[in-house]
Order: sequence, then C-alpha cells, then structure tokens
Amino acid sequence: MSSNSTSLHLLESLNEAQREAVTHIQSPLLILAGAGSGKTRVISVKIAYLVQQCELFPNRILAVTFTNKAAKEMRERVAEFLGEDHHVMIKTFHSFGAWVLRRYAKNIGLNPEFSIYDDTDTIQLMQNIFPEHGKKDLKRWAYIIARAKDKGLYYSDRLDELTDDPSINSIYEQYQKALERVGNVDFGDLILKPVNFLQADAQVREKLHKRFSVILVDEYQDSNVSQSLLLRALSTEETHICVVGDDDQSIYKFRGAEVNNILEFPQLFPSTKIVQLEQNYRSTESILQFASAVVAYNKERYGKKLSSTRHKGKKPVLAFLEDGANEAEFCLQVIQENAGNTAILYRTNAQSRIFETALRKAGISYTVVGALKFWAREEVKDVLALLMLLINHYDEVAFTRIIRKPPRGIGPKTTHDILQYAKEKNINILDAMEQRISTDAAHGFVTTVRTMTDAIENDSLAHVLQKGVEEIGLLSYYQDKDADNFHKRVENIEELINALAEYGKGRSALVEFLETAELDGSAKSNDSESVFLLTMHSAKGLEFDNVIVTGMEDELFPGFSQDKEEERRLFYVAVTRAKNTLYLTSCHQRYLHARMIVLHPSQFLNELPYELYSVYGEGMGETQDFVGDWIPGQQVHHVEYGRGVVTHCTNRKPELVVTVEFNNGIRGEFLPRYASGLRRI
DNA sequence: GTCAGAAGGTTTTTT
DNA sequence: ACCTTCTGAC
Repeated sequence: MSSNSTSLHLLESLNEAQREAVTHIQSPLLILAGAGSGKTRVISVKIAYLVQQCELFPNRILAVTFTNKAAKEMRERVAEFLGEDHHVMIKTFHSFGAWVLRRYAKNIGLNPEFSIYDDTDTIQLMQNIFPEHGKKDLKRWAYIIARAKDKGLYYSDRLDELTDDPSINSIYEQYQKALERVGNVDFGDLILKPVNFLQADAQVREKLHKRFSVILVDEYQDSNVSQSLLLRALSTEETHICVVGDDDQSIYKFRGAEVNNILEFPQLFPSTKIVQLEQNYRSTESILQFASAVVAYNKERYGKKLSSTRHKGKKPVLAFLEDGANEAEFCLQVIQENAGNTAILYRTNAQSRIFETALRKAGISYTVVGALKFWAREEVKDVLALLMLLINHYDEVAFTRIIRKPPRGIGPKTTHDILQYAKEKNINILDAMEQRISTDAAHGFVTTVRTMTDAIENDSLAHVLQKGVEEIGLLSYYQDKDADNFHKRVENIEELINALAEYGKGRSALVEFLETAELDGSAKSNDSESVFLLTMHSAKGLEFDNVIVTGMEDELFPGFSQDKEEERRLFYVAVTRAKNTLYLTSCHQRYLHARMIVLHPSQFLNELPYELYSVYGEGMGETQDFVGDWIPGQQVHHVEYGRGVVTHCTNRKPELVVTVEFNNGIRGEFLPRYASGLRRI
C-alpha cells in the first residue's frame, strides 16, 4: 500500500469539519475544537497529510504543545502514521525555546550549557540577592516577574498593569542581572529570550522561516502573550500557521495565559480560516448536556454547540454527603459499581490524601497523577543541584542548596560571604570557597565536586553520581535525618541514578539530562491502573470511563480564585473528561486548613437545571430517604433567619421541599438543593 | 555563626 | 499537615 493511500484512507475516517481542518493549508487556520472532538487525531492526521499528500519534508513541520505529556502523545500518534523516525519537530513551547537558545547560544551571548531554574530556584536566587527580605516578598516579586515575562515585558518596560510597587523594575533588573551572571535562565526566559533574539536577528529569523513552513500549536487557549510573540516571530505570510484550542477550556490565566490570543487570532493573522469541531466522540449525551449547562453561564466565549455521537447514557449523579470520609466511601462504591477506569478529580492536591487512605485500606491500587512530582522532591532536587553545579561552577542556586546537605558549618552568612567574594573577584564559587574557608569539610566538598566534574568525560554519569552522593554525604545525611523517610528517599536517589544511566557519559549528555529533569514536571503515571487521583487541572487532555468530581462546595470550588469564569471553565474541563458516567460530590463539612469546617454546596450546582442530573439517594428508598437526609426534627441554621427546626419534608415531585420553623417564629419552605443559606446542624 | 527543635501561622491550580 | 520563623545551645 502506498503512503498516499494511507492518508487518503485516513481522510475518509474523518467528519467533514475535521477533514477541512486537515486539508486547509492555504491560509492561517484556527481550529476551535470542543472537548472530545478528536483534536489530537486531527493534528496528527494533518501532519501525516502534509508529509504524504503534500510531500512536505517532515523536518519542516513544527508542532508545539503545552505539556510534555501532550508532546509525547502526539509523537506516538504521528509515529503510527510516519514511523518512529519521522523527523517532525514536536516540542513543548518551553523545550522549543530551549532548543533555539542552545542552538544560537553564541549569537545570544549565552552559555549553551545553561541550566533552567524553576520557581523554587528563582526564589533561592532572589534570596541570595535580597537576604534581608522574607519569603513572602520574594515570592510576590518572583510571581510578578514571571507574569511580566509571560507578557513579554522587560525590567525597562512599564509594569504598572502588574503591580503598583515602583521598585519592581529595579528588583527585576537585579534578578535578571544575577541570572545572567550565573549563566542560567528561568522558565520565562525560555520564551522571551528567543522572541527578543529572533526579532533582532534577521538572518537567523529567515533561516528558521525557511526551516519551518508549517507550525501547529495545540491548546492555544493556554498560551501567553510571549508565546504569541514567538509564533509571530517564527512565521511569515508563507508559513502555514495552525492553532488548535478551546476557549471554554482556558484554565491557566493565573499563570499568564491570555485567552485573547485565541479570541483575537483572526485579527492578528489576516485571512484566517476558522473551523469548528463540534462533534463530541467521547461523552454520552447526558454528560455533554450537563457540560454545556456548566459553561453556559460564561460570557466571554465564542460559544459553540457540541453534539454527542454517543447514546444518551446515564444522567450525572450528584451526591450530598456528610464529610470527607463519606465522600471517599462513595468513591469506592462508584469504582466497584462501574466498569472501566475511574478518575477522582479534586480542586486542590491536599484533597487526595483521604482518597489514598481509603483506597489503600480497600486494597485497590491507584495512581496519583501529577502531584508528588518526582523532580520536585527535596532529595531529588538536591541531587540535581549537585549535577547543575558540576556543569556550572558559577551556579549559586545549586551551590546554596547542596552546601548545607549535610551541614558543613557553612550557614547563610558564610554562604553569602563566599558568593560575594566570588562576585567581586569574578571567580567561580569553588575557587572562592577554597580561598575563603579552610575547614576540612569545605576542602572535602570542593575536592569532591572538582573530581566529579573531571570524571564526567571519562566515566559513566551514573557512576560519577553514585560515587558523588556518597562522598559528599548526601546519602548518610538523609539516613541520619529521618529514618522513617530514609528508605523512600534513597530509592528516589537510586531511581535518579538509574535514569541518568541511560545518558552514558559526557557534559552534553548531562546537560540534556538536566533539561529533561527541569522541564518535565510530570510524575510517572502507571497507565495500567484503573483508578486515578488527580487535580482538575492535570486532568486536562485526558479521558476516563467514569469521573467523580469531588468537593463541590463553595470556598473550595469555586474557591480562592477571583476569576469565577475561569473556575467555571475548570468545572467544564473536569466534567468533559467523562466518557460513560459522571458523579459529583458535595460535603456538608470537611477538614480544611487543618480544621473541620461547615460548608455550603457549590454555587455552580445552583446554576444547573435539575433535570440534567439526579441526586444520589433520592427516590431510592422511603420517605425518610430524602436528599442528604432531610428529616423532620432536624436542627437547621439559616444565614438570614438563624436557628430552626424542620417540621415537614415532602417530595413534591421532582423536588424535595422542607418546611422549617425558626426560633424567631418565622416559618419557611425551602428547596434544600438550592437553598445554600440553609444547613443542617 | 551554625543548627536543631519548638512555636506559630497558613494553606490553588503548573510549564 | 506543612512550611516558615523563632529560640537557645553549642
């Protein structure tokens, strides 16, 4: 079979809109892809079509995703059509930025072996610059600087849209100069520096224009201003630029995502063709109707009408429960009653604990997705810091981290002195340490790091590290520090060494390894499991047979976010993950902020027409078996009327009505499902 | 100055 | 439950 007929065959399996999205290459293309509309499939078929049908060289295609997970998935899909060795460049925005920066490091005046600082590293660097300030200030500044970089702004730009603190420009400048002195970059730089460089260097810009004649971007609704600038710098009128996204699924505004990127794309790229993918292949019709009602309240949206290709299915089930323990129990029941895999979704990572406990007790194995990020663990970051120091003896963040593990009699003050001395003399930190501190511990540290650095080229990286963590005392440090955790921590360090073993030897291999560690925030998830615990955020792009959205309570969800529309979109993302069944739970009370708190049902529940879901327990038993156990005699409290007692409960179909007599003499009828001001006590 | 343990305040989402 | 800051011994 010729490759041509392969992609022709593929085209036939697509619906009309999908086919148009694949074959339109004459002008910029905006694909508005509703949840479950097969967008990953469309992008990968499009790549196959471009290569096989349009005879485009694969290395002229750049596909950009938002997460490493998505990039990996796309690589696999494309490999199905074009084979493993396909040469299509599929990267995240950040890893693409790193690629540009390393490739043209000399033009930019950057060390090509730079390390990438994450948020923690950034705070540490700020700590070094502003030792007299507390963590709170440092965090706030780091946040503002990161948002500025997301918006494509430098320290010399006006930053009043981000803060009214006039000193921020100077803080930003000092931070940026420190980064440059160390020779490393942060997340924001990975986008902003390439933008700046490409805008300034016409020669390289043209080179990349010739290289990439097609640019595809996934999850465009989560891109920031800086990323949009990068796209513009990479494209000309000749480039076929195609972005895919869903404005209803924009959930990263807090991190600098700019929904206007997708809303204003047609204005920015003239003669843009818009294709809407509105056929949902994932969820049952009941789930989809529910989902549509969820976002219907939002104002800022293109507004599309998804239609399901599947059967009606079971109505989503809403369960009002007493507390977190009941919620976990309810989840176990759902898992046992339904075929296929199940995801337990929650708003905050802290909520996972109680589910983990319950699942373990029940002997059900599960995977926590995303949360305990391997690369973010203390001991793993320690080892990475050591490796970063090997690559760059000027890396003060790495040095500051590793120098106290184990304690060597070098605390904050001495550390600061060493760094200050290195800065003044313009020498590296090891030399500075040698000249300033003459203790055995300090000497031993310097010797070990130097020996390790020299060994990188000759010995395998894994072996160098194995010896290094022992010599430097990191292993015994954790052993002495907390015996309980020791086993797990050593295991993690060993896992890291194993991962490093795949990289062989040499500096460039180590740099590559570090980049993977720095950019890949994901934890290894076990795909063979059938129960997954994850935040609604990390559920984006995934699908499950059964989904339980937990913690539907005001203050938790929606909670803390000022942006109610974004929370609602998050709700939409959560419910559209479900293929067959959807459950929601709302607790009367739960542990929050280390204390038991009484909660009200989420206001989002009030927005939903009740015919779109059924309430757990309702209509299943006798008169006593009412919504959330409303029975006569129940003591209640109402925000306006105060304390009272339930006198009657009637199920005036299809809604439960309770009559309450308050202590102040007032009598009232309530629909408990909607009366969020009324609660049982 | 360093460091460990106690006290005290605080809790979002993540490339 | 966690992390930061405080306190006092060395």
